[in-house]
Amino acid sequence: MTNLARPYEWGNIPLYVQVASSLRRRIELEHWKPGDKISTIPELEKEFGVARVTVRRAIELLHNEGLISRQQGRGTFVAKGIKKNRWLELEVSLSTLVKFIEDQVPKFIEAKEAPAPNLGLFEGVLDDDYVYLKSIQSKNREPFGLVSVHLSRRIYDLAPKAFREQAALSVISHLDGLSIGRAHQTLIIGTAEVETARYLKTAVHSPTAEFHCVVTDGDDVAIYVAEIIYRGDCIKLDIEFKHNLSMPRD
Amino acid sequence: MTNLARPYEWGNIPLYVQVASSLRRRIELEHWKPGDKISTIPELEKEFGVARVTVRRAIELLHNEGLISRQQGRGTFVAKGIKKNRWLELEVSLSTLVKFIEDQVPKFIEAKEAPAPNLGLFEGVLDDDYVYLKSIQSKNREPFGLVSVHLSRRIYDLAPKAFREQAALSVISHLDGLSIGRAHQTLIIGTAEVETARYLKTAVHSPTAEFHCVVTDGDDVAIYVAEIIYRGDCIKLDIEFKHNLSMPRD
DNA sequence: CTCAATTTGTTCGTATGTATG
DNA sequence: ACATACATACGAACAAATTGA
Repeated sequence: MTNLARPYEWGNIPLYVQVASSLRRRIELEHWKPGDKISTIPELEKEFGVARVTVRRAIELLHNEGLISRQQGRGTFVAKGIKKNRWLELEVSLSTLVKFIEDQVPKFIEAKEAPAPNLGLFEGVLDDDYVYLKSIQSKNREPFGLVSVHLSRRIYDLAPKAFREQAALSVISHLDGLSIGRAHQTLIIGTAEVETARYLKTAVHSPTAEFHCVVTDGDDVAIYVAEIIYRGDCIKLDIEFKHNLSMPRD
Repeated sequence: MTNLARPYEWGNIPLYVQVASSLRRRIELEHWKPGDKISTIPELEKEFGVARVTVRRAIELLHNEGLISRQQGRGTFVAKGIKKNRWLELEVSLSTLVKFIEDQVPKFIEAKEAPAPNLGLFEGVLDDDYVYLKSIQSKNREPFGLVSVHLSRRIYDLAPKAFREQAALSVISHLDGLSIGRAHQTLIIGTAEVETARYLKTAVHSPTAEFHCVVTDGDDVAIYVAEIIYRGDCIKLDIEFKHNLSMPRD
């Protein structure tokens, strides 16, 4: 009657990694705050239903990450100098999104092969030809986003140099005489593949936020089709509702 | 010069699980469509830089999930009858959110201990006393959301029976003479802990979407404070931007 | 100061899983 | 399918540091 998956029964992820994740999470969510003493090893043994060695390996992982400190005879404590995750506040209006993006300096990387741009229903029609741009967004030298953009070649040719130096959305917003039809974005949650994980300097399998963003011109032709993969641990979405709670009946 | 992490270098997840994830993803994103022949084992060996047995174990995982079929001498193919993930379209306006929630039948579970409700900045002030309600949201008998609600006891006492049978937000919206101040929601991405994973019938460590939702009354007192954890693989957020792309300069 | 309880650190033996060639 | 090497997990026992009675 253990609480945890038997080894490799549930997604085949090592037990001590699972335990470490649970503990890491409690620290990140401040269930245990810096300086706090966390549960003792025997307590964790019982709680997770695993052997002592397994708990110790989990704790060792967190120790190597600098999240905790250990003292024989006293206990295990949350480290004090841990830097809080500063969230990227993603805005829900497009102009603030552009503003947010303008602060970032994209580092362009060479793209191997361009997959065909993928449009959903009601997201416009494809243009004749696209330029494929791939870049990494960073903050404090820490990469947090992997961007793959399909940019209509018509648009690209209007300012090829700018598009190779700045974020495409930002350039588009500054182009004169370009009419924007609609802008639509969807978010799904995924996990980092090997290549993605390498670019974002995160673990394979760690959660990600994947944005699919489409901007069309006045004729409903998709001029900007982007896939942006953000590290899950630096994304926070704020939604302020209008006060219309009182009349959902009609 | 392998493409993959050496065993346990990167997050300590078994190689064949990593390979399987990559392949699963290609199928989910329709890089390989149902009926398609996927890369041969020698090709995958080379691409990921792993041994033959490792590739075969990855493929075996997917086979057990019913995602692929194998034929000796022909190749490996994406299974035809795979059911697509039907997304929960989460709306960004509150009344449609309530409408969405009203379709769901919550199954209440008994809560062990109530953690103190957690308010962020600008999310109002705490009421004197709260009732703690915990429930599971399901669709087609598949659980997808784990809800923990702190409900102001003042509000709860207005319709205790309803609050024990229906979703709290829905009940609130139908209460007469209750003025709503603000409603605010934030979304972060996390991973499923042991208990959460059990309720949502998903793997420990699988990605989740965690909503923190606060509704205040006219006096800025928080009457509804909820933590909702959704399975990551059934959440999709749609954001339609207003056409205001042209003037982010000022 | 000593003793006992608590808590982390270390080690052994064994069984099974993972990965290579 | 086989041989090899290493990683994961269990249970149990013992050692060392800290704390408070």
